[in-house]
Amino acid sequence: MNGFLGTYYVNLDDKGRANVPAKFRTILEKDNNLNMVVCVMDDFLIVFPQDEWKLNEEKMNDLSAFDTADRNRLREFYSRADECEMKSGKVLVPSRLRKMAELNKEVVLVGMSRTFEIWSKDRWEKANPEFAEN
Amino acid sequence: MNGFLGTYYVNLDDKGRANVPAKFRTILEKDNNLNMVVCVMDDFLIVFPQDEWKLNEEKMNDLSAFDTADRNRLREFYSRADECEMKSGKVLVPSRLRKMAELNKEVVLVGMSRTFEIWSKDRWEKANPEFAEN
DNA sequence: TACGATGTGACTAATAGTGTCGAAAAGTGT
DNA sequence: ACACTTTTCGACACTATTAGTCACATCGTA
Repeated sequence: MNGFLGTYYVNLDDKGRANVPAKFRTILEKDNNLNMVVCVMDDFLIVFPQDEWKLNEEKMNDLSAFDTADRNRLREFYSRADECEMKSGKVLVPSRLRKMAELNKEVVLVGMSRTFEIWSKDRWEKANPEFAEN
Repeated sequence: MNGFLGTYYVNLDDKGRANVPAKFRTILEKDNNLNMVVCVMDDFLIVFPQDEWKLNEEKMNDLSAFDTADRNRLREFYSRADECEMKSGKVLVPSRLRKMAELNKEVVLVGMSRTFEIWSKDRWEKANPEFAEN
């Protein structure tokens, strides 16, 4: 298994849920890794499957919760994150993150091996014109 | 379980209570950890669930009660703290702390993994413009 | 005791999130 | 090209959560 690969155009449903492409779903289900952490990054969202998120979190352990600078870095990390879960083959993108990444109906899922990203179609095609389906 | 994550805009009710978001509530209820210690830190409040507070308190034991500098740090910490409890899904923010952190009606709860913070909306958005909802 | 200020519980309407299903679209094998 | 399977899409009804309000309880003080 090669992790998350490829680019998928999907539509959010009326409640902001994205249908997870079958290949992504298989990867998540394989390890019973249905929980994810979604995090705003620049212009798009990064989705960490639970296990992968834990790895990142461990790297933060050196930071002190009582040092202002460290605390700011921790906050930057945690405040932009939120949990979500794949249910009935779909993930609900938390509404605040949806707004921050300016996701409307049309979004793009981009595989990044151990994580995947969620872009608004507009931003994706602006950044990657070669994908634009005329 | 990933601890407190994400950013929630909530309004204090007429008596200064904040509705605890369902995800935070679940974490607190899981360990029957409905008691908390709230502490003024810089510009905002930090909420320690009881268990987490105990851990921090142990760390403070290293400081000497007979060293003036240590004593000052301890005093700074304890004097700005107060207890509170989640009741009917809400926490009453102690009024003295509310004033110190300049909380009005609109506040922001920010997950920090093992603790969470309470900010006034104004200060939060001043410090983190990217969160400003247009 | 009576009063004001503060804290608590209960309720309701509005909003947000969830499960299910069938039709449409995409992909597969012959 | 055709029939068949899998996947995606969108809609709808249903459940959970949230915001806000009101009535009542408690506490300290005069």
